[in-house]
Amino acid sequence: MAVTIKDIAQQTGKSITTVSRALADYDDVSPATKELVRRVADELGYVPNTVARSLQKRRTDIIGLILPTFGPRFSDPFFSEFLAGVGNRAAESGYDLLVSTQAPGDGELEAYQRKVNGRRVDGLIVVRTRRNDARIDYLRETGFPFVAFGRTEGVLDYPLVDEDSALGTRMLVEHMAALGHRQFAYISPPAELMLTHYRLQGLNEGLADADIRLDPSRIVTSDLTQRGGFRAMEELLDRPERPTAVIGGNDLMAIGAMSAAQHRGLAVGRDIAIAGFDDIPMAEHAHPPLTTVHQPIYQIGGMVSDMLIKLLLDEEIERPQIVLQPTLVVRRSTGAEPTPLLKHDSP
Amino acid sequence: MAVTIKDIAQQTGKSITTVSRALADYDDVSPATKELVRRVADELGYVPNTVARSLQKRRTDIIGLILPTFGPRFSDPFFSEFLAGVGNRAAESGYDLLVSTQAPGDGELEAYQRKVNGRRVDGLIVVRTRRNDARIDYLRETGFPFVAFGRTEGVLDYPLVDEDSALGTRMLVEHMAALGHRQFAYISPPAELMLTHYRLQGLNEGLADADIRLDPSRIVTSDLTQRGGFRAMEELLDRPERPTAVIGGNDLMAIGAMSAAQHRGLAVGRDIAIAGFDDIPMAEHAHPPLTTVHQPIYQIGGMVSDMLIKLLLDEEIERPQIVLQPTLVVRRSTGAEPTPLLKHDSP
DNA sequence: TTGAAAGCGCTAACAA
DNA sequence: TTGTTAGCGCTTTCAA
Repeated sequence: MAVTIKDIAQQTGKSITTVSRALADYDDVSPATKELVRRVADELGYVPNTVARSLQKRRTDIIGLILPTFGPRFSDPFFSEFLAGVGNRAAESGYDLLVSTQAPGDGELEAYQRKVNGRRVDGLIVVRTRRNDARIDYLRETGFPFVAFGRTEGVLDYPLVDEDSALGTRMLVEHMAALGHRQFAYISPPAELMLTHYRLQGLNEGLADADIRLDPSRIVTSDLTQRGGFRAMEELLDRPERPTAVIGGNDLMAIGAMSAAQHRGLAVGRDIAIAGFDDIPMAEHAHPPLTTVHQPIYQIGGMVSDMLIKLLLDEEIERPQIVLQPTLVVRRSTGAEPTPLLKHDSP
Repeated sequence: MAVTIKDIAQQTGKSITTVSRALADYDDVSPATKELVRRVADELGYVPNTVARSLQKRRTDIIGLILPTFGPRFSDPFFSEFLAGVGNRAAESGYDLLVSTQAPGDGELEAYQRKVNGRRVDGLIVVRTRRNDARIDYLRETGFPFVAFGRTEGVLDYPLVDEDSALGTRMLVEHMAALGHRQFAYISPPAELMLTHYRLQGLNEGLADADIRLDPSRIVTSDLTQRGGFRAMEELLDRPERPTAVIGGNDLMAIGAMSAAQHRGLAVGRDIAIAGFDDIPMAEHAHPPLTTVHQPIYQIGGMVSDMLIKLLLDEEIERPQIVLQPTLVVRRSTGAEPTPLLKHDSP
């Protein structure tokens, strides 16, 4: 069916070894032979079998990314942006991207093992790091190349990119406190995530700086989805004492929270201030536009991809642990004067 | 390094053949041997090398998708949704998804050849079909398994899913005409795309039904991006006679058009009506929410994925050519009473 | 019920 | 400069 190196060998009367080396442009093949081989290869429409090559070279030129989905969360806009950054950067270096999904919990580690031991990919990108992350422990133990988006607890001796969530959340609190708010509430991501830890830390620091006390019951945990944010907000609004400033642990939850508030007839930005985190594309187009903390998601994907490829090529990584400074983006949802429209990094 | 079938053979004292068959649960291996082999495999943490298996089986269990990107358009929300549908459905059947990007034009066909002849994937999904689509011609010639999202001109003898763009656009025109609009404008996608053809056809049919004449200069072609929509709208508004009803060939362009109108101080939904096509998640959250034609993007991805997998497994495909009926979603951007909030198919 | 042997398409040590 | 040989890890005839 498909043309193999063997066909070229027969056509040219050379051995398959010579053909292989001619195509790979080795020095020890005569120019005449190279010419001949290349011409015939072209004529026959030869394309190397990547699987055979991979088996021999122990290299697939594929990088893998396993999305820790709960249900069909593949389409989380955050990950879309991230994937875009990873994929485009990988493509530039001739790498393909293998994407799969696997819910955390049982079977997750096996999924990683299959990728690693199955040699399906050359390296992995780990996202949504957890405080104690078995995936990272496993990869570190086996020495398999990987780069993480996010820190973990313990020793950070592996390559990673992260943003300074604590700082970002602190900025949000500062911003809202400066607008006169004292009654805060926080919709927190799941506790096991490392980003939850940092965002909570930033929240507490910010509140302490502004000398504000936050009742622990005003911290509601949800699941990073719009729907989750909606429910969490309903819960907060059901209570006798309403908060005036609500921070969502990410934009999706904040947008859900806005809906819930609007359902109760509250005008977001006037009756209540709501802010998010991430600055997904939807944040700018939300109704009202959402005050949030901007992360250059697309760029982060590119950086992670870049580091992993460097790792695979045994190139030096200048800064193996990068923590980025976020920026505050003020929009209508907190009722303040919006940040002048900046050209951010959207691709 | 990694545990191979050979290690298990040595440990158990069996031959590699027997081990292979025991693991594959062949009938002609004694229960005792199977037990032994499986136990040892478990103990050693054996994971089959997928590359070696692929080489032998001529099957990778990977389906491929090449995004026809112009620049870093990977993060197009439309494709995010679509990818999500494809990826999740594939994962359910044990397939991984290989995503890469390749701009149309030179090198595009080579990219397909590399995937096909390189046997990197078992099948391909083709998106953004063009009127004369060399990718589809190529795949059809070679007999390589593929499913397309979108029709092409000529014989439709290959498996595909598409939505009825003509009908969708006709519904938009009807809707806006019913609101009293006579001065239409259309921001069209690039001419080579098949969807452009159908949407234009629907536009003309709709206008004819309403007895409205559209000056050809009122049809501006753009590139499916928000920015492109913005520019196209500026161009339309620069002219002495302004349209009162503008249809964007997709939501992103429509959202860009809304910005442009708002920059000129127009209140979208009151001073001018604007509608889009696709119903990406952002449409609902746009400001004002965008009237559009709903396509179940996520589901379509799933259907395409499903058909391809059936093809790979030699299973019957009941309906190899599916054209879906779209629905109109009325929101504020056309100034009418919004469609009551329906639960759509968002994942 | 088991094992020996061949081979998937390619690369790489070694010899000629 | 070229060819012979072995082997990557696995599956699958075929024979025992």
